[in-house]
Amino acid sequence: MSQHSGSEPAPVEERSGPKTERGRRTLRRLLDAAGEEFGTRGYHETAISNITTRAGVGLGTFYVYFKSKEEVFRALVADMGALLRHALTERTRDAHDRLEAERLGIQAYLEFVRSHKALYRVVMEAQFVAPEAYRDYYNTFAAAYRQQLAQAADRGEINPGQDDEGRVWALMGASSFLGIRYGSWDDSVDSATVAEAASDLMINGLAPRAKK
Amino acid sequence: MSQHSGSEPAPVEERSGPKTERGRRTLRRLLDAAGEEFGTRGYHETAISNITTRAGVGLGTFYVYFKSKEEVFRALVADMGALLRHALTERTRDAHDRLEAERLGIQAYLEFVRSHKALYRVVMEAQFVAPEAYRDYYNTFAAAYRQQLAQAADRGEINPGQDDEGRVWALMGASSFLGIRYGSWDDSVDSATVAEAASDLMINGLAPRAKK
DNA sequence: TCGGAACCTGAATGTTGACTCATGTTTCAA
DNA sequence: TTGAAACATGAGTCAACATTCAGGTTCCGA
Repeated sequence: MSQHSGSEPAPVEERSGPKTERGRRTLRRLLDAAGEEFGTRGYHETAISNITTRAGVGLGTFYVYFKSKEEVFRALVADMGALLRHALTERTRDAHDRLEAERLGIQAYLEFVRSHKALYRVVMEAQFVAPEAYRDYYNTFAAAYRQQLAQAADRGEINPGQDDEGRVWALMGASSFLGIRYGSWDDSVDSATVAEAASDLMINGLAPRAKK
Repeated sequence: MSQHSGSEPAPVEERSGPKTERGRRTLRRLLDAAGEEFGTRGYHETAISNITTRAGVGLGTFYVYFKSKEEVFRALVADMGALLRHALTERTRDAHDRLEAERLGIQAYLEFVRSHKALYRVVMEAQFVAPEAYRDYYNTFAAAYRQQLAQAADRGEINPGQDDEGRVWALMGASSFLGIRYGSWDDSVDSATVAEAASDLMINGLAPRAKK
């Protein structure tokens, strides 16, 4: 887990955002509040009024900034993707090779989930609320990850494998579930320890060690 | 991916099921219809009337068999868990060792998802609709899986590892995501091929092969 | 042939909550 | 100073269900 992508395509952003400072502040408040509410109560349990109340603005204000409930949700998913990719790139930047990057990536991912519990839940719920956003999220991720693997294979840091797409999805799945288990459900276990054990599996596999 | 569990605890089943044949048939129809509707439209998009219409019964009939919308949903999740565990046990029964069982398990899992698309979606949505049911589902799964790994390690078929809980979640995650990618989204790729590539990763890891 | 258990039904009820809109208030350039 | 663009507001509208209920219908043992 860890890669980088180029510039975001900026998907039909708000028809030219807020014009004034006040507007930008309100927008940010709404986004933050929405992330928090969606993340803790879930999409369907969250009422627009929950969001506006938390943001400290009137109900109607919401519709000044968003066309619909789903629109904020999608915006949050996209935000989250960019944020996560950025965090992972940072944290794996100074790995000496891909194997080390994998370990660092898993750890960084776990810590990211722990420190963004709410937003992370939003991404997962996107699978049902905004499937296209969800697919974009993972496809973008997968594409970058695939490239990392290909380059690492060229450098001889990992074995070439038969199917990078498959490997990438398996790896993303592993991290994702570790994120659920050790990030969302139980964050009492040391992240470095989990990452160490998990990356050992990812790197060396289940097979018995050759006798030395 | 693959394991077995003992007897299901039968969670507070319908207060003594239907008494007559007619009743049992209606119940089954409702369950099937609910699985299909929840699986294709999703929990929130599904109205009870969708279910009863598909089942070919009156709206009120639903409440003869279930206390609420959520109750059917939970019943479906539990059903699915038992069904999947059973399928995996069957399909990995004649593996010669755990490594082979892993490959067979991944393949069986993929095929299971492909042939139960709707129900599979229900399980995933349970994460948000009925979190306890979802946790039960995976914890039950993980417990059995962990045991398989421990036994295999004793037999020397896999390396002992540092943390079986972590390994199990990583493995479940890998299969789960492969299920999404190659089961739900795109089932044109041969399942044996995917399983082959994925199990190679799970078994041998990313590290470069030792020179021969 | 009868009575009651089991099962079936769909109109009516009540709630919830997304979204609209008519009416302010604030900001700022001219 | 002023007017219009930008921003803010919350009461009211409206459609969508989940669930209830009062009253059938079917089945079966005695």
